[in-house]
This record gives sequence, C-alpha cells and structure tokens, in this order.
Amino acid sequence: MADVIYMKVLQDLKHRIYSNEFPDKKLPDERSLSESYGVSRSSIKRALNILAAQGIIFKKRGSGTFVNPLYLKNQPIFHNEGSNLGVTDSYQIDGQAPSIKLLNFQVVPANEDLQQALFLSPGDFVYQIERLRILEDVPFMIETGFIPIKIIPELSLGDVEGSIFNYVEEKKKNAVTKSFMSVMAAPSTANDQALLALKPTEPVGIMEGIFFLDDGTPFEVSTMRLNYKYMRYNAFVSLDSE
Amino acid sequence: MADVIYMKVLQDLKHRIYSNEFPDKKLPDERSLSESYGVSRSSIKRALNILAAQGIIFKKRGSGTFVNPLYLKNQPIFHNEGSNLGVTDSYQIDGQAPSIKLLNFQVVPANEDLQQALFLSPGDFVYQIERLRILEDVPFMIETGFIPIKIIPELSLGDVEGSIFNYVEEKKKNAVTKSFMSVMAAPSTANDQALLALKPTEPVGIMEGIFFLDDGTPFEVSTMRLNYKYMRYNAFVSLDSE
DNA sequence: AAGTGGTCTAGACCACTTC
DNA sequence: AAGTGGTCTAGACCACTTC
Repeated sequence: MADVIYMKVLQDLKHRIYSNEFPDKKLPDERSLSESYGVSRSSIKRALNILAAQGIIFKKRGSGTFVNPLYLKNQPIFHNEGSNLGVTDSYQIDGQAPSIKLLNFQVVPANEDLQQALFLSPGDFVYQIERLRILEDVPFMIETGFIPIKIIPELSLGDVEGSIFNYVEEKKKNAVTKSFMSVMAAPSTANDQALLALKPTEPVGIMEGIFFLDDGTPFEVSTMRLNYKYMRYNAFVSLDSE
Repeated sequence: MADVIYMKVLQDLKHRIYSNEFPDKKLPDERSLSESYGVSRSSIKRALNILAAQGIIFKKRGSGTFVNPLYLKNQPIFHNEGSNLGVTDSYQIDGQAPSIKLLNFQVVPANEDLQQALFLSPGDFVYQIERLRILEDVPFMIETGFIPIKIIPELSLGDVEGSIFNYVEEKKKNAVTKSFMSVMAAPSTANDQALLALKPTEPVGIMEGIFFLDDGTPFEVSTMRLNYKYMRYNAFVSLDSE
C-alpha cells in the first residue's frame, strides 16, 4: 500500500497538516501539488478526496482546499489510518499502537442477535473476547467482541492478545474494510469506573459495530466502551451520493 | 446532479440491482459497462466506487464486481429521509418534527475559530442561535449555532423558531447537503442538567459540526448537546473508496 | 493465457470564485 | 481575466484470479 503513489502523497500531506505547515489552513492548489510532487493531478485529487472523506480537509470550487478547523481543534482519537478498521490501526499515536490486556476469552453459543448479525445458524459458536486497550499506560477502552469460530477456528490465546484484524489480514489475506457503526454516550458503570479510572459523574462513549471482511462476510460484532475523553468520532456526511 | 455522467450510471446500476437484473449477483466487467453505457471506464469506476462505499456492491480484483447479498437482506440502519441534514428532518418520529424553544438569538462578532470555519474576515458578524429541541414534550437537545449574517441577512426572530435549513432551502434554493461531524461524550453541566432533565451522573452526547451548502460554502458551525438517551449516531464506514 | 479490477498519466473542458 | 476544483476521456501498465 505504501508503494502506491496516492497513498504516499496522502501520508505526506497528512503529516504536513499535522505539523501545521499550513497555518492559514489553505493548501496549495492541485496543479501546484501535482508539479511539486511530480505526479499527475489525478493522483493528487485521489489523495485529497480521501483526506476530505476522512474529514481532514474540505474543498471549495473556485477557492481552494482548506484544512478542516474542527478536525485540528482537539486531538482526534479515532482515525482510520491503517489497512483495516481495527482499534490497533485506528488508535495509533505517533506510530505507537495501543497495548492489550486480555480480560476474558471463551467460546460460547451465539445468541439470536449474534446469529442474525453474523449470519450464523442455531448451535453455531462464537469466540467471546473481552480486552482492555491501553494507550501510553492509560486504559481507555473496554472492548467486547464476538467472532464466529468457523472463520478462524485456530485462534489461540496468544493471538487475541494482539491485533485480531491484523492477524486475519496476514494469515487469511482478508482485511476488515467495512463496518456499520453506532456511536453513543452512557453513564459509566462500576466496572467502567474501575477499569477506565473514571469518576462516577464521568461517562463512557460507546461504539458498537458490525465489522465485515472485504468480501462482505460479517466478521465480528463488537462493543467498545471508552473513557469519554478518548472518544471523538469524525465523519463526513454527504447527501450527494445517495 | 442528474446531468453528471457518473451519477446517471450510478442511478441506473442501482435500479438494475434492485430490479434483480443480476440474479447471479455478478455485474458485467468494467470494460463492458464502459462500452454499453458509452462512457469511459473512469466514469464507470467512479459510479462503482460509490456503490461500493454504500455497501451495495463489492469488488474482487481478478474476479469481478458483485452485488452484496447482505445489503439486500438487511434494511439499512441509517436512512436520511429529508432533503437536508438538519435536526428537523433527521429527528422525525412518525412524521412529527421536533418543536423548538428559542433560548437566545443575537448577532455577535465572529471569533477566530468561527472566522476560520465559516470563511469570514475579522469584523464579520454571525448570528448566535441557541435553541432547545423538544420531541413529544421531552427536551432532548441544546443546540448552539453560528451562521454568517451575510448569507441570510434578513433572518428574523420568527425564522429561527422554525427549521433554518428548510428556510434556506425554500428561500435561497440552496440545501445543506454536506457536513463534517464530530461525535463525543461528556459529563453534563449544571445547565445541561437543568434544561435536559438529567441527573448529575447522566452525561450528554455531543455532536459538533460544520454544515455546508451544496456549493461548498460553510453555512453553520453548530454544537449539539443531547440527552445521552437520544443520541445514536449511525455510520457506514468503508476503506474501499479511500 | 485470458479476464478483471487497480493505479496512473496528460490533457481537455466546465463551473465557480476572486480580482 | 486568472485561479481553482469538478468531470471526463483514452489509453497504458500492473496485480490478482480463473481457466
């Protein structure tokens, strides 16, 4: 992926944006970027379109391309940087991935909700995986995931202490690239408070999702409970492509 | 929008998919589509990429393009009913729009953040509009919005007691069709608790956004603080188009 | 070997904004 | 008039899958 031109341009531009290289929030025009990077304008546009879809920049025809001030105002936490949608890739900070503390790992029968979400039959089993995610020594997320055992029957204790999405990508050559997400807020439970070092008045952010493999197979149902300070979900919404 | 080639192709393909014209779930290859539609392969790819981003199809290099069976089976989780992205259209319940209680309406100078977000110059003014949104007698959202006065200099007290986005659509023939949203959670303030009938341990969900008119003009910066029970932000995420 | 999607180019023309 | 992003073309070559 890194050998692809538009990805190189994208990474470089993102770095320059975060380095505040454009204090007036205006990027060079596409034709200048094309020349300075030595690539076609199409490749520049492709990189810019992705940055726009990620909410980092926006474009105004006739005027130029601008850094989204909302995006830089606070530190964005959840950003889809990697080759898949997993927590490990999305919560990188300065290239450092969050570490994992395994809380629970077992195989259970899929209940009705899980059967429907993961296209399973009665009697099918799923892994239940509960993990605490830690970023720079701060536990910030409790993650409970359910994965059909038939998709990765060989999953071991060691595997679930690392990135499962990366594991699947490497071993199965099938990345998790799509998801339906629901983002919510809720009061913290006693368990949340203990694990995430929250006061009783401090809430959790909740991200619930169904994750799909690239071929459309539902891979995991996951509920993530976050220290509210670490949840900032950015999205670009457009009615154009309806 | 309908005069754009890739949109025409997109609409037509979507219609053909829903008409079950591809019972084997396989679409013609891109070069054939290019020929049969009489457009370039790039335009075909553009339409297909959008359909893939919407979760309707998926592509497999070397194999072809396929209808996503999951999509036809499952009802889409998130559906935007209205013609714009405003609260009035998005929070309809059984066709009933939320009502509005105006808390504050004044004209103030745009601070630096607003100048940057709304393309304003020092000395430009914005409306500051604070409103309480009420659904079936329950106040659920405190909304603070900032809109440049030069976009709608004639805005009156009566107008801000209704849907501003619908007003702009009717009067200016320019709909709010794009936005960058940030979704967060936070402890409730005393003000939140009073207006939204929350206990001190109950949080708010926060949706912060810049809303754009169809031509890309930033129209409003808005911060919405919601009773957490009423915030559920749904999104379909895909790395395909990125 | 043939088929199919992915990436990329160089350039044309259009639509809108700014000067 | 000049600048800037949007759309589109025709074609080249690459990577992966299927036969």
